[in-house]
Amino acid sequence: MYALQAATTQRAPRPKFSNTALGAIGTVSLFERNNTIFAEGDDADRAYKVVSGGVRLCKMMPDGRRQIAAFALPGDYFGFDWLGHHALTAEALNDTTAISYARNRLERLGDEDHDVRAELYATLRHDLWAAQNHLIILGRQSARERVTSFLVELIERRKGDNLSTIAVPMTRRDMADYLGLTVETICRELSALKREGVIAIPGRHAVIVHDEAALRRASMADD
Amino acid sequence: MYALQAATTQRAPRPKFSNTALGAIGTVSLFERNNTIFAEGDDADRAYKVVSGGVRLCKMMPDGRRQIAAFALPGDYFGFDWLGHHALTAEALNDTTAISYARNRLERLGDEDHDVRAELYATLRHDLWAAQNHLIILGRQSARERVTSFLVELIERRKGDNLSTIAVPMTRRDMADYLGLTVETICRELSALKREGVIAIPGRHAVIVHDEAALRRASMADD
DNA sequence: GACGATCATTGATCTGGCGCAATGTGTGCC
DNA sequence: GGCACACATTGCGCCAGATCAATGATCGTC
Repeated sequence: MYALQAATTQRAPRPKFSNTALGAIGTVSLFERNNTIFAEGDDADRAYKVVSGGVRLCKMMPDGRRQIAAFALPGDYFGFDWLGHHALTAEALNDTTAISYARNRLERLGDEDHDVRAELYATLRHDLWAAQNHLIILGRQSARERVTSFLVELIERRKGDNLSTIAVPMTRRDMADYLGLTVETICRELSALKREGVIAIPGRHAVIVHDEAALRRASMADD
Repeated sequence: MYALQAATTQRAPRPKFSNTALGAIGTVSLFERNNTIFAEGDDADRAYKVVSGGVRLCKMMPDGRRQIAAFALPGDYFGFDWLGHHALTAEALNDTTAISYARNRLERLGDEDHDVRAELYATLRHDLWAAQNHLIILGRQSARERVTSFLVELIERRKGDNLSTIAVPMTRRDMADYLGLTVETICRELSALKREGVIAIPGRHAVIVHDEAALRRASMADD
């Protein structure tokens, strides 16, 4: 209790389904930019894995306010949080390819195959972990902290390459609705980070990180 | 898309473990008010079910800011989000009795017993559902909406009895840290609701609901 | 390759909720 | 049963971020 040493931030690994077991039952689907893949309340008969592109998972309020719960990027699974009906709406950020799995076949496979079961469980656990991290951002962080947290998240979700240029497949509005801010505040914070030399913004859908340490410091990611 | 009819709010039922299978492996534990049951980062060797009292599940930032992810009330399970280590800190709201289950025994049981497995899965799914609902509150709702949403949540989690008096086992600070507000704002909103005749406040740990319809209207719970 | 539309950026002003401070109110403990 | 302490409430000024408004950049498309 005395030594509040930096608790090793437990990072939940993104689950990887065994290709062997699941590969056979998936079918490829294509979605155009801004198309709805499924809506909140829809019968949850399919789940998906992003191959290319990206997906926003969100909830809408009757008056149009929107909260994005997560972004699914290549390699990520979504739509597995079934309970008969989807709890979130899924929309393509841009033209997106995904593999879709029929729910009944997934469930059957889960009953038979211990590995598949473990990975379904891991997917759910990862989503819960992500949502809990999101709660502290929305509930207790400043605009600066939110934006830098988000950029750090993009850095860490970036696959393989170690380039300082990170892809930003979503719009400013999407970022705002993910972080509980407005579009204007997102712009102002990004501009401020640019002015301070922490990042550069070569275009709408990319950010170059010049000072990752400063970014992480500003994000207070080290809880 | 035209008819934005009120999407039937999908309510995730709180899971009930089959008493037969789990009853045998649980042991009773007692925790005093404000005692830590487990801390974020602790080895997740046990999970719990609240019998009486209540528990807050929270994350802390190094500077002391706190976000409560959930409250576990009698009948609720917590500490099942394992991945080797607990992602949240669990503290007793007041003197609390809980049944605790050893992780290795739970896992073994889950492998053997289909019903137990389904219920472990349902617990995780319920927690994810709750976290996603929490996100829209923290990201997009006003103080008034947050406080009324919280009271509606307490109404709906209240077991059995249909009394208009609802128990509030947590402090104003706990409410604030759950809703992403300050203690003062909680007080002000509760006072305003009292002034408007929607509720009465007979004591620190109770609220009498005079106009539940108005409360629900103010909470925008009907997304 | 110019038009229209959407998205992004910046400035000016406004405000909901915060921070601070002072005062009430239980509530547990000796 | 009275004292001390933690919790709750209310007032007041302030500020981070929202809102409103105008301009600039980018992109698809005919």
